[in-house]
Amino acid sequence: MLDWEQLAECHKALGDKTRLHILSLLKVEELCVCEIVEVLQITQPAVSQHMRKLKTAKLVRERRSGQWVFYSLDGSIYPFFESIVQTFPDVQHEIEELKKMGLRVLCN
Amino acid sequence: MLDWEQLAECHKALGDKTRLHILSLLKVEELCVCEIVEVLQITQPAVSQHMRKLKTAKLVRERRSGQWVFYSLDGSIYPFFESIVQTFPDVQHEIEELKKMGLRVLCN
DNA sequence: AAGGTATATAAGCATATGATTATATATGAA
DNA sequence: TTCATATATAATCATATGCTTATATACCTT
Repeated sequence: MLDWEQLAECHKALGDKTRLHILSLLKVEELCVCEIVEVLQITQPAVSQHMRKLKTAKLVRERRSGQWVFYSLDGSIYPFFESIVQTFPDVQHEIEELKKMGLRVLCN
Repeated sequence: MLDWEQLAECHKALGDKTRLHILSLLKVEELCVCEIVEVLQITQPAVSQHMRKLKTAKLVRERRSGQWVFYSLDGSIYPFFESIVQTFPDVQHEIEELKKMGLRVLCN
């Protein structure tokens, strides 16, 4: 079951604008670190550190593919996560932008 | 509508064990500051500061009654708040304890 | 094996957070 | 008004957070 420690950690992970932005992006689709860097315009280590927090909080899962690490939404242990995610702003257009600039990483 | 700033603030407020505990208590019933102090065994200013954060994040509302200020759950602007609250541990027994010790403030 | 790209970790720094003690403010009672 | 109780705010401090730059690790290609 969920204890306070876990619950607090989950919400701490959600308590940052940058991470909310990242989760909003992952709501659209799975992305790798370098793509997130491109959208957010912050440094790669900053993104990696955010991803670690999200992963520790079990809000995302990772999948390695070649040199890339792709992250996607998880949060399955939090019954409420789904409804929180639904309230995130739509950022589809930011990913479209990536595609237009030819910066999407397309591989499996 | 909810913007990232608000969303992050709400989750920041939820990202602390002590505040989760307070919200769990308020889920049972409306309480005043001194009652919360009694249950949590932290100083009164600490509780007051937590209440301010929760109020700023619009997760609780306050009601003054005489020298007491009673807080109760709100969160109505967050459609997901209800489902989060449902996952909080049950702390009814802690309030029962207060009553046994004659420390409930009973007034309207 | 050597070089290139993607990601992670380490170290450093400025700011935020959560607690405490001390003090101010607000309400009620004598 | 004076005193007691409840709450809020201020000042302080230790620790946490989020970012940066520098460096290490992992994987792919040649």
